[in-house]
Amino acid sequence: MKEVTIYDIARETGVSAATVSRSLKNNAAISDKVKKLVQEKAEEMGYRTNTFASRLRTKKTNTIGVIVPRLDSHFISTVLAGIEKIANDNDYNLIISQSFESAKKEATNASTLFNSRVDGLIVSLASDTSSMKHFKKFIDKKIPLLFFDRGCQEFDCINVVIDNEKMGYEATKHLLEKGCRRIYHVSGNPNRDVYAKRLKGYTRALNEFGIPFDPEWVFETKMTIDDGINTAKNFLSRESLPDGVFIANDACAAGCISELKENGIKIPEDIAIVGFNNDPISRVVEPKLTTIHYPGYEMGEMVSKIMIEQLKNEEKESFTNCVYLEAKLIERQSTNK
Amino acid sequence: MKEVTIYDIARETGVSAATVSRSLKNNAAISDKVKKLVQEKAEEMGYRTNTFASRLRTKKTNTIGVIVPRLDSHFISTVLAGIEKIANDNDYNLIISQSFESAKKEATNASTLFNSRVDGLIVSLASDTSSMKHFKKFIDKKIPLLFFDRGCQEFDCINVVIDNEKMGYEATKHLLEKGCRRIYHVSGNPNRDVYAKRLKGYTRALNEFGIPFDPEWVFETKMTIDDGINTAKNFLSRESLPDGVFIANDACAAGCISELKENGIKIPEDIAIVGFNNDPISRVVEPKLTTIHYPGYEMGEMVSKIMIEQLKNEEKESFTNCVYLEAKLIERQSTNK
DNA sequence: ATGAAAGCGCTAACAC
DNA sequence: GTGTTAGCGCTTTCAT
Repeated sequence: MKEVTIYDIARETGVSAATVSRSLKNNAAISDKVKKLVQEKAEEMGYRTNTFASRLRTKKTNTIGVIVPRLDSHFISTVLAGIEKIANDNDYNLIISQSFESAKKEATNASTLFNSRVDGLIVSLASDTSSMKHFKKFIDKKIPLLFFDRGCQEFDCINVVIDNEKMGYEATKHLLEKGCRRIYHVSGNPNRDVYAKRLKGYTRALNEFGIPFDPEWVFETKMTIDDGINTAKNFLSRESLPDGVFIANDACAAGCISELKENGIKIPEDIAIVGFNNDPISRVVEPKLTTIHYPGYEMGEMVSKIMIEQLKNEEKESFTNCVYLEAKLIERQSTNK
Repeated sequence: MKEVTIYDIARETGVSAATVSRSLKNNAAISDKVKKLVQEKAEEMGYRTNTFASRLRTKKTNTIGVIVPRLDSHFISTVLAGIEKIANDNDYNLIISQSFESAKKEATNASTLFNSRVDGLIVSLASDTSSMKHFKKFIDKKIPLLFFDRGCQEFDCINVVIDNEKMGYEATKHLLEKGCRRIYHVSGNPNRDVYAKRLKGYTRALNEFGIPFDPEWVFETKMTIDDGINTAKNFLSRESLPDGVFIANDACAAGCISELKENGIKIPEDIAIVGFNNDPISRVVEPKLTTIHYPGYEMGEMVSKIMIEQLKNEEKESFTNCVYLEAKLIERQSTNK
């Protein structure tokens, strides 16, 4: 099982190893004749580049590390699809790892990726991450660090996000315009600015309509389908029900709707609901869910593009800190009253 | 931005590079005193292994390649979550790429991964892959090749799957037992044995109940939500409707249910429906979807475990060709009549 | 228990 | 346009 090396090709073709190397890289200095000869021979002999030798030499790994909270989320996998597409088109490999929403696992993953010498790192933060010190070494070594969705303002690095404050505001305003006045908000860990900002937008919209913020109306959950079900139960256990709910993700909203309906609540007549993400689930719940379209695939492509751009620029350019992608409200039956 | 090497540590500690290397690998031959000294110095100097030098030397990449049809599918991302978990626990990296359901892209990805010298390759086939020749080189080089879900019988390699024929049979039999007699089947490309086998199970169940197979009752689609909607429209355009439908994935089933309901069809009274996968979507459609629980995460873990086992065994053991995981029918309202 | 030395396969500076 | 040469940083055999 001996591997073919450039020396083997050199021997067979009668040129030097350097010429073989250049030919395989399509170096302009080599004559077409030799190039063709070498390339054909390489093909014939079943040669494949030893990327380790090459990387040892050039000190470029052509690898981008990715840390996401979890892989089994529609949103995340859509973003990853976009990242992978662009990375692949540019001959970059991805090493993908999941933090399982744990800051500790995130730190371990960051170390592992640091030690694998990824050329760059793309992160969406775990829900309970508070200290960013596990990313410090990337900054120190000037390894491009990029956040998407759940970002980080601590370092001078790019965040690719949507305007969560604005979308939280729009979601809530939409409910207000539909006549809702007692609007609950179901969200995730407020450590994550995505949730903090959606909450801020929610509060701003309420204030604009003269409704004071009531912390009793805000529910912090882990945003799963089951959390949606449990939150609905929580609603039902209270003295009075809301007439509208803004839920910061569609899966959770779907669970909530399902449980409310089982208890005889009519959606949207009794309670109107707005979700977030435009997950496929939002199109099949009954009634179909009004939601915020989150451009996941485009976000992935954008993240990947910016990363590769940074990787190509030897000198680190100064980028604006936040890149905003356009999100928009999609009105469906769950608020049609 | 110079990297610290073992030579730097050797210089600082006054031992040789070889001793440093051994110490960092916890080699038993080195005295605890020296080991401790070296390890502390390494930490202090911010040393990190140069995996490329190491891999160049040892010819092990500690990397497993993965090719999946797409990343943005609940099922796939669940399996990947399982694969990543086990791989990570065993210090293996993953290079994940998507074929976008195209045999051509799959072949390109396979080549890329081959050239990156992955230690092993895990694949779930694209829907239109027919020739397996792009995997031949892995076989030739005795690089462990493993398929999951959408497998391949062409080579002597392991497939981690569920018993699709059986589950297709059970799904259909469930409908028959509920009194359905005119049962349609919506499926994917029959080139993929998952779909071929579900169809086979469907046919067997029908036969058992004395119902002849009618090709008019079988619909080949790409299995998306929109395909579900279109297939429902197709049903409605025909002279008579089915009284039961077995749909080979939940997203497609959800789309189908949604469209049927919009046209006044009652589920399950008029048409009972069984899906496949136990996707979260199956719990929030109305009525909740009877489906086949597909153990995605466990499948991922199993795939990863077997791969790592093969990687550890120097001599290739003979494995049974197919590893079956237990799937089971989950009865919900969509067949409750 | 530790060190010396060779070499994994490639690239790039330099020479011609 | 092509060859020579010197490493990249690590592991490992052999020697002591």
